Amino acid sequence: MIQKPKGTYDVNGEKGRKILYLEKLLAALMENYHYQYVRTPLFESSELFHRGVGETTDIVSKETYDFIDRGNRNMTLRPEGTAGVVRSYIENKMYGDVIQPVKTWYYGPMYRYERPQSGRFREFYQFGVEVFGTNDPLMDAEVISIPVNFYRLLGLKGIKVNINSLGDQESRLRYREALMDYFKPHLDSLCNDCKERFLKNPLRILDCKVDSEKEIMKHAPKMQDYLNEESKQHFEKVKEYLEAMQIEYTVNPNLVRGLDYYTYTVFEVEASVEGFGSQNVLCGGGRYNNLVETIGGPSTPGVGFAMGMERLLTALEFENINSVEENVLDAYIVPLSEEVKKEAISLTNALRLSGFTAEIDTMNRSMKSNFKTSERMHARYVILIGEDEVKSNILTVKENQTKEEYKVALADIIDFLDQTFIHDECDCEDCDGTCHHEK
RNA sequence: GCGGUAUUGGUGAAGUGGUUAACACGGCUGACUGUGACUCAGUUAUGCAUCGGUUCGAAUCCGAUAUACCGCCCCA
Repeated sequence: MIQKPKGTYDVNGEKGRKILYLEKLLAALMENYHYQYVRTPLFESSELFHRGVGETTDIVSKETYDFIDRGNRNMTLRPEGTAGVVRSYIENKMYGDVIQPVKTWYYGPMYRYERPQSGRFREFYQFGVEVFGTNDPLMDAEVISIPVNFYRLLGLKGIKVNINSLGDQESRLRYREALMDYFKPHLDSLCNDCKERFLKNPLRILDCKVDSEKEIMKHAPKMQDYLNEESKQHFEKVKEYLEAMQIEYTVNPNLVRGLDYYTYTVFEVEASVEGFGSQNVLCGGGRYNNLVETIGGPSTPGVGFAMGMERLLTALEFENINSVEENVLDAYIVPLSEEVKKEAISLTNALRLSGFTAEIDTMNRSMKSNFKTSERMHARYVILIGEDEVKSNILTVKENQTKEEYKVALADIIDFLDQTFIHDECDCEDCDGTCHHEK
C-alpha cells in the first residue's frame, strides 16, 4: 500500500469541520483588525530563505525541502511565511501603497524536514501576520493582541504572554559580544548543546533547560543592561499599550527566539496544557526592522507573528473546547422505488436550493437501514416518496426525534421545514419546542 | 542528526513457535417485500506493516526497511 509521506497527515470528517471553522474565525477576525489577505507561492528561490531567515538557523541549514527545477533553478519549499511575504511586499512595491502601514495576514502550509513528534509535522499549517511601515510600539502591541484575542474568542484558558526586547541591531550585537566574553572561560561547565550554541547563537544559551539552574547563568550579563535609551523606551511603550488592552504579560529576559531577523520586541504566547511540553508555545513573533532591507527592499520596519494550527487544534482538544456546532441534516429523502427516483431527486434539489441541507439515498438501502442511516446523519426529518406520494402530491414526513409522522402537501414542504412551532409543552418526550405538535 | 516504544479486519483487541487467528463493537442480508427498538439466523481478515532469514512448522524468534507515537536538538 502507498502511504502518506512521513510527517504529513490527511484531514477528513470531524477534523475537517473544525479546521474550516477555525479558518473562518481567523478570516473574520482579520477583517475586524482591517488586515489584508496575502498569498505567496509555496516554493521560492532558495536564496530568499538563506538571506531572510538566516544561514545559521537550523530551519535553513538542515530542515529545508530543496529541489532543482527543470530549468536548473534552486528552489525551496517555504519553511516559514515571513520571507515570502516580505519578498512579495518588495516586489509589488507595497511600500508605495496609499494606505500605510501595510497590514497583511497569510495562512497556508509550510515545510520543514524534521523528525516528526508531538505537534510537529513536516507539512504543517501556519497562520501569520506581517505589518510593514511603522515602528510605533502600538503596532507591536496590536500584533500581540491578535493571537491573544483569538484564543480569548475560542475560550482557551491559561494563556500566557511572554515578551522581551532584543533592542536594535547595535544593542543586540553589543550584548552578544558581552555574552561570549562572559561564557568563554566557562565553556567546559556548560552542556554539549550549549557549546554548540556558543558558536552558532550564543543568546540561546540563556534558555537552556539543562544549565538553567547553574550559578554561571544567574550572573550572566542581562539584555536590559545593553539596550540603548531608544530601545528601552520602545519596550516600555509596548508594555503600556498591552496594559491598555488588558493583556497580561510576563517579561522573560531569556526569551530570544531562533530566527536571526528579530529586533526590538519578541514574544511568545503559551498555553498551559499539562504534559504538553514545548508544544505549549502556540505562536511566536516579533519586530524585524532590518529584514526588508536585507532582502533587497527599502529600509522599512516590520513586525509580525506566526502560529501553528496543529498545536492549536491539539490544545483545543486537550482543553475539551468544541466550538463547532453539530452537523445537522434537515431532511433525508427516501425514494421507495426506482420509478419515483426522479421525483425524489427533484425534491432534494429544490430543498438544497432553498437553503436546507438535504440528503438522498443512493445506496438503494432497505427501509430499515434508511431509517438507521438517517438517524446517524442526525437528520431532523425523513421524507418518504413512493407511488402513493407521487400520485397524491402529499409527502410522508417523519420526525426523527419524536417518530411522529405527518402528511404534508408537496407545495407546503418548504414552509413545513421552515417553521418552528414555538410552544410551551406538548406530549412528546424530550420536547425542545420545535416539533410540529399543537400546543 | 541522536534516542525510546510500537505496528494483527471498518473499530477495540486476544493470541509469545504447532492444524480453522479468539472475543466484542460496528456493517450488511433475512425473519419483517411502505416504517426505525428488541430478538434470532446468517455473513463480514485466503491473513498479522514490508522484505529477507532461522525452523519440519513463524503473527510469535532474528535482521533490515517503512510508518506512527514519545523525547533531545530546533521550532509554530
